[in-house]
Formats: sequence, C-alpha cells, structure tokens
Amino acid sequence: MDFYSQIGKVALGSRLRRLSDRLTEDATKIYTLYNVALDPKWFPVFYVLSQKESAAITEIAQIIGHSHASVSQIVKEMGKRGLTTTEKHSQDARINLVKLTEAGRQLIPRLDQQCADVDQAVAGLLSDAQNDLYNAIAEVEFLLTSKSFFDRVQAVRKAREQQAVEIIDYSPEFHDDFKHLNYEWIAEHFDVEDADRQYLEHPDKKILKPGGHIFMALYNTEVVGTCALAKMDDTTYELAKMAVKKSARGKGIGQLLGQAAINKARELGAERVYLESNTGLAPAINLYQKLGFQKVVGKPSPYERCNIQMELKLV
Amino acid sequence: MDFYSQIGKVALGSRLRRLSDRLTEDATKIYTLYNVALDPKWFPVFYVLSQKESAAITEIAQIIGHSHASVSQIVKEMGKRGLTTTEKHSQDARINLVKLTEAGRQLIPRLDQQCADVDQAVAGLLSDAQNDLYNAIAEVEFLLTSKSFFDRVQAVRKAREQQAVEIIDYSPEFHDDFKHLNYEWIAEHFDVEDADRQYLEHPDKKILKPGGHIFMALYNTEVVGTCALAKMDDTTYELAKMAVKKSARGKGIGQLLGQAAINKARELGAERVYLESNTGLAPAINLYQKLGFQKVVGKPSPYERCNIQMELKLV
DNA sequence: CGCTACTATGTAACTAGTTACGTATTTAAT
DNA sequence: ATTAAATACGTAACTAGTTACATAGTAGCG
Repeated sequence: MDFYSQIGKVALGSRLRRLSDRLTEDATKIYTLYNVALDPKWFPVFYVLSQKESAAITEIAQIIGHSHASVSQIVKEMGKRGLTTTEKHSQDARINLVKLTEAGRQLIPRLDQQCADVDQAVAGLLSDAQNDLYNAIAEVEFLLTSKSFFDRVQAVRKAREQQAVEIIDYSPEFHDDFKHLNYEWIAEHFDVEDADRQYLEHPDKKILKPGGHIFMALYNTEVVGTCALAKMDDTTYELAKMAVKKSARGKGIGQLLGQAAINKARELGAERVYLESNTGLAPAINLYQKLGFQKVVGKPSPYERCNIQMELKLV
Repeated sequence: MDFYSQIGKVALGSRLRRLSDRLTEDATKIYTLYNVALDPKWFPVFYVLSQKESAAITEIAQIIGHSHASVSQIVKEMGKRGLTTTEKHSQDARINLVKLTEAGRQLIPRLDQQCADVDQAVAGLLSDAQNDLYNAIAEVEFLLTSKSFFDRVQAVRKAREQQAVEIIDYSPEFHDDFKHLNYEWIAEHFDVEDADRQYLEHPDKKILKPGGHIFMALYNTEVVGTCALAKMDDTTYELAKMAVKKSARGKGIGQLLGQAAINKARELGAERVYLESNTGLAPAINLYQKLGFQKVVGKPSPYERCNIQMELKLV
C-alpha cells in the first residue's frame, strides 16, 4: 500500500504536492513538444505580459500570487533571453515597467495553441474522473479562507481537551483549591483586595448560604478551575471568582465553567447574569462575549480593578 | 478575479501546489502548538521509524517516496538533535540502519495525538466541502498512472492536428507530389528499386487502371502524404506506397491515410488487405498494427527491402 | 581470483521558490 | 521644508527538495 494512503489524511498536503509535481514535471516536456523556448516557470509572468502590454514587477507579482522577488528574478532571466525589456515609469522612478519584446510577442500564438491543448487535456483528465478535482480544490481553498487549517486543528484539539474536563459542584473539600486558584489568578494581574479575602476565605457564608453556587473544573481528575455564581437578588446572579490554572488554559475550561454557571442561573429562575471585569483582560472579555454577555453601565463596583460591567439577559 | 481561475485549467499544477503550500505552512505552527520538537519535513521519516524499529536509508526513501539523498539529509539532521542513531548492518556493510533513540521514541505519543487531531481537522475540512477532494486526488493519480499527463497533451495535439488533415482522391495533378513523397521516403531508408520506379512513374497504368486507388493527405492545403491501394485480385487489395513528409509526421496522418484505404477496400468488397514492409521501420509496423493488420507468412515480395508481410481481414 | 555490474550511501550542486534586508523614491504629516 | 512612513525593487541567503556524481561494498561469472 502507498505510504500516503496508509498515514491517511494527515499527509493531504504532501499528497497535493506530489500530484502537483507530477503535473509540472511534464510541463518541461510539453514546452519542448511545442517548440516554445520558454521556461515553464516563466509562464505566469509571460501570460500576464501577453495580456497587459506592460506591467510593474509588484503588479505582476500580485496578479500571479508570487513574491515580487520571484518575479524580479524571472524577469531578469527572461530579459537575458531577449523576451522582455524594462524601462522606468515616467512618473514614478521606483517602478520598473516590464514589456514583452517583439521576439517575446512572437511566442504568443504558439503558446496560445499549447495552452488550448493543455487545457483540453486537463479537462479530459478531470472529466474521466468521477469526483470533480477542480471544484473540490476551489471549495477547499474557500473553506480555508474562512477558517485556516491551523485554526481548524486548534478547534479539534480544544474540543478533545474539553471532553477531558468535568464541571462539578463545590463541596467543602474544594475550599483550598477554590482559594488558591483565585489568589493565584488575582496576583497574576492585580493586588488582592479586602473584598476578595472575604469571599475566598468564607465561600460558604458569602456565596453559598445567600443562594449562590460554586463550580469546580476537573481535568483528568485534577482541579484546574473554578467559578462562582453569587445571588444578587431574586432575578439577578453575579458571575464571579472565575479562575483557571495557567497550565490548563486554552482548553476552553473557562467557557465550560461560564456555561455551567449560566445554566444554573437559568435553572434558578434568574432573568439576568451580571459580572464585573477589567478591559485589560482581553481573553476574559472575549470569553464573556462568546457566552453572550454585553457591556452595560451602572453600579459602582466594590473592586478597584473593575472597569467594565457586563450582563447577560436570560429572558 | 483570481489569476488561476482566469487562466483556467492550465494552471491546475500551480493551483495544487498553492493549496499544498497553504496547508504545509500551517504545519510548523501546529507542531509548535503541540510542543513536538520535530521539523515537519522529518515527519515521514519519523513515522516510518516509529512503525519499523529500524530501517535502511533507501528503504525509508522508497516507503515515503522521496529520494534517498533527501532521507540521508533528514536522518543527519535528526541525528544531530539526538532523535536517531545509525549503525552498520551486520551482514551488509553498505547498509546504514537508522533507529529512533529513546528521546525519539518519547515523542511518539505526543505526535500520535497531534496526528489524530490533524486527521480529524482534515476530515472536517473535507466533509464541509460538497466535492470529495481526497478521492478526487486518488482518482486523478490513478488516471495519470494509466496515461501520463504528457501523453494526454500529446493525444489532444494529435487529434487537433488530424482535424487540419484532409484525405482526398488522387488526380493527375498530384502525380509529382505522389512521386516525390515516395522517392523521398524510400531514399530515407533504402535504395530505390526498379519495381518502385514502375509504380511511381506510371500510377495510372499500374495502380488505377487495374482497379486500385490512391489517396493524398492535405495539411492546411499542402500535400503532405500519400498512400495507394492496389488491386491484387477480386477479394484482395494491397496497401502500398505510403509516404508522409518528414515535417508532417506525428500528426497521425499515416493513420488517416491507412484508414481511408481500408474503408475504400471494404467499400469495394475486398475480403482482406495485404501489405509488405520491413521490421526495421518500427513506427510503420506500429501503425499497421494499430490499423488491425497482423503478421502473415507467405508470398515472396518483388521488393528486396521487405521482410514482413501483414494482412487485415475484412470479413 | 579478478573483473564487471549493481547496490547503498553521502555529498555537492542545482531548482523554484521563499524571507530578510538594503536602497531609492514617493507620500503624508508635521 | 523636514521628517517619518510607505512603496517598489533588487540582491542575498535560506528551504525542501531534486539530480548528478563519487565511493565503498556485494554479487555473479568466467
């Protein structure tokens, strides 16, 4: 069995390249067949010049999707063979306008014929196949534009890691974890304030008793995050004390904690969930937005570090 | 509009490459994401070694479809990073057996995980598309194995050029062409024999009068080939005096002439067409075979140069 | 045994691009 | 008018491979 079919889809890139190589390998032979004294790699540049009369280096590069350096090199080679000439732009001395020479222009009809034949050969090849390679490529290119391959891999990874995460309810044996996770998190960015200590040292009295909840995130049985839902009034709960261990970030744990809290709030008949944060914490704000929170203005905060209030309406 | 969609199918190769580049570009980032200290280009070699315990350079090269030189270079680099060791084969001192070191082996699980995620990402990407890129590639690869792209282009070219060829009946104003084409052709390979002169100088008397036919091939109105069908008896005709101008060969003109003669023979009620040739003329023999002629043994030839007889049964 | 042909490998040089960098020129902002 | 930023370009150095070549070892054959 062929190596690339064995290792499967991982090698899609290499596989595409091999197919491409196979096609372009024949290109040289084809140019020889048609007696067109053109290096296959010149083709894109040549084609642009055959259409445009004259063009700047960068302009060509943009059209054919190569670097300007590559075009510069190709034009130099073509010039050496007498196919192109260059001259400075009359208004802008930076620009080097490239043109086909008469000798270059004379190649056009033969190349046209060759292209027509190649086009037909490709069309024949593709129509012999059941699956439409051409449109498949176009489609995949489009899909990659909307979401890069790297982003896709990252999403898969995150989804997989989220599966190893479990969100459970707080119980007293988690008090130490709850405290440390939060102290650590606060110390990372701010000073610990007095209000913090109140909540962290006495979650029972300050959060749970008044009707709130606390959630713990386990990653492979290790406690890696926490988040509290404190009751403000009968219809409003506050999302607070969210902290995820540094080593466990990027696995979407914050999102799972946040979602658990929101679900609980809804279950408790809340009409909205409120939170306070700091605009400097971009990932956090980003997470809140993903969860559906929107910026509101209003109530003063007991915390110095808070400069933004957000709210999620549940009804 | 994008350049590659503008120039259409001609750029299929480049387009594949661009897509491949786009995917492999992300590969480096992905390896970083997973903290696998592996150069993406090492992957195929690494993978083989993770499966095989130990392998020779050439063996690896064959499996992954690279040159041995490439593998040699990669193994050297991997060795420098402490991922591989090499040792001489105990029986064959030419062979350099490559193995993963313990450090190398330790990368396997992490790489496995990465591969699984990448695989899933690719699968997701492909399943988002309507057209099945993966199978399209496999199919096109298969099609290219049965007929290379170069051969396909050549076939298109030939078909196109055949369209510019017209086969017409002989008339006296073609006598000069008929003579010169044949003298030229014979002189190319053999000496002109007396029997040749008889036919070439007096086609009217020797070929047409006895019930034979002569065909002329025009390529863009220029006479470029000829072929005669001589009557041997009521049910047998001989295909002879086929000649195509050197500059016009490779366009399938011989085939068109031969087919015209065969069609005429059938029209005249012949039961078989016979011919004599020389086994040294590979392209000619090849053509006759394509037309359906098969080797027969029999009658002596009036020509010295003939060492093979062929026949096509029409009934 | 010695010769020839083949195999396995490493190294060097090449290819078709790329990125990085330096220079000249233009444009925009004080 | 000056100065900073941006643009256009060329050159050099790098990348991931390739082909070509040299070398050492093996195998077969007379």
